[in-house]
Amino acid sequence: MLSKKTRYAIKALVVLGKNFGEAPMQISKIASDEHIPKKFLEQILLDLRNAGLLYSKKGAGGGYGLVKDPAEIFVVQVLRLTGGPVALLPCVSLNFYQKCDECSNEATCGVRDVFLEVRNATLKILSETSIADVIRREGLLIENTEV
Amino acid sequence: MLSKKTRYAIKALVVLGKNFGEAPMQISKIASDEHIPKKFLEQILLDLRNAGLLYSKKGAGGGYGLVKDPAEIFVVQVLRLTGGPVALLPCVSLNFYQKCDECSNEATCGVRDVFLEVRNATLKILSETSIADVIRREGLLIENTEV
DNA sequence: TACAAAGTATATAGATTTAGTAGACTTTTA
DNA sequence: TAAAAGTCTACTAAATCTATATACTTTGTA
Repeated sequence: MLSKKTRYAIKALVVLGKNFGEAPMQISKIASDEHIPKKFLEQILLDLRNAGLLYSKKGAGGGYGLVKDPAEIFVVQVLRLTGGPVALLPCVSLNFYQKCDECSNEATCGVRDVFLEVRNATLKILSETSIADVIRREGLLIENTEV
Repeated sequence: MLSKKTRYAIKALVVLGKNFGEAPMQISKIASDEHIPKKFLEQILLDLRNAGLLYSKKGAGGGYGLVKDPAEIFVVQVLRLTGGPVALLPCVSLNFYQKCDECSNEATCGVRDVFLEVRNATLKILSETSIADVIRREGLLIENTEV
């Protein structure tokens, strides 16, 4: 399961993606629109800023905005920045690798092999899906709902 | 990430799968072979037994064994029995569904749509892979390692 | 029939992680 | 110069996970 942190981060980036090119958006606006605790969101946005995804502007009229086009930010990046490994086992994680302490031989572990396949499938989707894609899908879903 | 409980459960089923058709196997044997804390494993095997996957025999010469052929036990079942949802978001989980409390409209949520795709990909693999497959893969990996 | 082997059942402790809150500080604009 | 808005660090409360403890029941066999 994704952590709330990761979920909030994705949601915030989607909102900011829709706002791309406009004036920066305030934390409180994002927080209330998306029902995210404001103080928690502050920390998350700060992390995303420190990672270079967002710019920020202090003072009256300040706020946050995307540094890059939403089409160039991929969901997998957000997972990784907010600490969520993509893999279901530490021993198949690219960015959060850890040896399974109960496993005697990683190279011949059938369980690992299965979850390697799962990781690859997940990774493919999440590294091909950008924030812009998420926004686009939302549009398609709304169309389908209206019909 | 899968919990240790889930990982231990899969490992134990693989061991019992290799032993299928033979005399029941003792908890302590499985625990020491697979480096799993014995007392913890006891609880896990009990759960799997209560779920109908394992039979048990008390007393001297007792132990645990698979009720069904390892080809008929699928990895996804183990995840679910040991409390690990397959989905990365509660709102796309089939067996552990929960509404995302921050989400205003599930039907048109783009984030949900992406993670629905991820869940489907994961589910496909895990529901097509049996304990027998895990054992088979292990064999293939060993061959490749030896060459 | 008594004893040892082995599983059953429930409770609880300890550690870790997650989620959220608090508060004091800095920068910017009007 | 006051209000708006982000920055930074620390802390706490709750949940979950991992593991251990203890007492009990069943079964085989000497």
